[in-house]
Amino acid sequence: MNTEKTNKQRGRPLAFNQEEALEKALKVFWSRGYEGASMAELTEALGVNKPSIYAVFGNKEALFHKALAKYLAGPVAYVASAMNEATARLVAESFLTKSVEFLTNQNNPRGCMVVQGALTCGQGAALIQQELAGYRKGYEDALRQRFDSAKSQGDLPLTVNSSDLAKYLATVHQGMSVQATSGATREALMAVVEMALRNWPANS
Amino acid sequence: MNTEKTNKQRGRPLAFNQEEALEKALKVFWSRGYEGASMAELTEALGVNKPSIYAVFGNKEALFHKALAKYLAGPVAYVASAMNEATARLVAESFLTKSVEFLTNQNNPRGCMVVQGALTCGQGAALIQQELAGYRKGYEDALRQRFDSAKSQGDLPLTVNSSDLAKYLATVHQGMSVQATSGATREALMAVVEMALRNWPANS
DNA sequence: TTATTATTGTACCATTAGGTACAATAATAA
DNA sequence: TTATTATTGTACCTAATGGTACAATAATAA
Repeated sequence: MNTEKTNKQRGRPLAFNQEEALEKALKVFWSRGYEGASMAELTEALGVNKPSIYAVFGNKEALFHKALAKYLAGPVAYVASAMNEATARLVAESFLTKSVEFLTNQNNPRGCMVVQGALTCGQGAALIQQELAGYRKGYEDALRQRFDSAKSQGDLPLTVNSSDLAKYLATVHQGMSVQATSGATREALMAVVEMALRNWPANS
Repeated sequence: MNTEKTNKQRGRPLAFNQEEALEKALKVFWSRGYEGASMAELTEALGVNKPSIYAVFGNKEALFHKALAKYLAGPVAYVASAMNEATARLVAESFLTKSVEFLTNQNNPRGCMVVQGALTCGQGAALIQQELAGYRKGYEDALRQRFDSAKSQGDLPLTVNSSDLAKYLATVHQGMSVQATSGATREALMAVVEMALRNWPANS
């Protein structure tokens, strides 16, 4: 395998673009889940034969991890950027609103890969299942921390439980992912967000 | 195959209890999903060899459907009973509260089988995926209808959009299922329910 | 040129998947 | 008893799974 990025390499050159191939693999894993995506379907989607995939990416699990990394660094960056909003309320609003836009983006598979990549699975995928659950916990924790600092900044009532609020928003996000996967429209989910945020804790 | 329920049958008697076997199969499908559950694991769990399973239940898909029917008729009956509460607000409260009790019941696999049975899957399970999505839509529709009649009874402001409210509650339910699957506690989810219902539309 | 390096496509491998043939067995009916 | 019926356990089947051996090929270095 060649990991250099220069275009003057020693042997026969790669006949495909790694990043494009990874993008295609991502969409297969995203829509089918880790176990639902077969190597046959992946090779078909990538337009690359199996030995080349294995030479470049390792194996199915490594391919999944590289696709997942691309997912987390790319489409899902909105989660991190939402944390930078000025107030806790704006953080929540940005998080949920951008979630809806993302979850119902027609150019992507429906739903969130971190939710549906391996919600249930056979024994063999237990580690991937745990890993994805860890990422879910990750953004919930990020929300909690953001709300903690919002409280110390007087931006959120001290009576509010940051963990509960973060879990509530993560729950709505994950529920909307399930909804999007089964075909809910952007408009319908925007109405859900509106309802979910209607009860924002008053600052008095 | 013998479908009679009398205990004076012609041939060799069944060596296992069908309902108990179905209960065990249900728990495997519930925790692993349709595709994640292998016939090997199912036979192991049931303590029954494959030819007997096939003779009595048909095939894997038929076994899943019979287990699903048992799930819908049994553990999940709380959904239907919630619709009978006196007011729309009580319906929502009962639906979400009983959901939490159910989703975190230590005697059951975590989460809701209708959510996680086949959220994503290979091509071969597409019909089961659609079927489960249909059941999700089913209880959302039931909530919507209940809210429609609540509006006509003056129990809910006419300005409320029943579809949006029903979808909001279904979304929270499905999100809590994901949370429960990844280990959220009953207490944490009860706090989520409390937040989710805090913004109930005022009747003025 | 020639040697070296690395990727390609074909054809294959072992394992597991869901599913079944069949003789043995255990019950009832005649 | 004997025949009939239906389930059992063993041992197997075919197809699909993830993964690979290997010769052919296409590039660079000497």
